[in-house]
Amino acid sequence: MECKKGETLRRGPWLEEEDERLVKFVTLLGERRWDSLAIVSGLKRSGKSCRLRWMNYLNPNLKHGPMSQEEVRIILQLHALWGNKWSKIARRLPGRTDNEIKNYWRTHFRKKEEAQNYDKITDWRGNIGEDLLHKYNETEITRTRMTSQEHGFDETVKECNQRSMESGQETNGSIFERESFGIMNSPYENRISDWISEISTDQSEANVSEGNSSSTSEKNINIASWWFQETRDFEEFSCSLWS
DNA sequence: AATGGCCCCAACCGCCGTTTC
DNA sequence: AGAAACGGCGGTTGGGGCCAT
Repeated sequence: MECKKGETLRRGPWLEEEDERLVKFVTLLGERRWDSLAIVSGLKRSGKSCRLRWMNYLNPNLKHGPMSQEEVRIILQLHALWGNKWSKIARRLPGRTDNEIKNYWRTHFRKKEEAQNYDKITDWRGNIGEDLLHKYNETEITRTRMTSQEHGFDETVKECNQRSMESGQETNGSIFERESFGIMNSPYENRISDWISEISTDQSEANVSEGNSSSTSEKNINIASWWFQETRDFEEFSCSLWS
């Protein structure tokens, strides 16, 4: 099964046989020189593809399964700090890959961003953005009621929004408030902005405790935990962020 | 039962910085 | 020093599975 030069490379989903072969050769040769490894192993894959398969799926240090509430919490914090620096965020979450975090974020938060953007491009009287927001709003509430506790953070945020709407606070508190999505900054942006300013001050204090931890990832998770202990409990934080 | 829409995630692409020769 | 190879990263795509109609 040797891969000759110029031979077309396989693409698409990996077969079990390919996985086994890749694991065997990574164990033998280590996680480097992926192009060479791809050739030596006889896998008809690019080095890049091999690396990706190992890093995102086969590596035994990876955690599979749904994100815990704690992990979601950390993702939210770090995304607010760093933006789409997925690999940077992934380094703070042992066992999770940048790809996984990226996918998670897009799946759970993209709709919020889209809802905001749609509204921004229409006149305040326009129906398009409003209808979309309304539709989004309703489906999210339904989803909140139906989904399990698997995605703890999502539930928390949505429940908070739902509660504020049900209590009639939408005119001055809901993230779906009309004024919230105008040309001016969204409440999300403002909140994130404020929060970043706040945490940048707090971070200097956090760095002090960082020095006492053993590994980098451990240190940073400690920082995240520390920060949340210093603020209110998480539910309150979520509500304040989105309202 | 068929179908269309949506969600989720693995895999790919293209770019760029770093390392090696 | 510079070119080529390599590796890392963020964005995007494609397809399978699930669910509502």
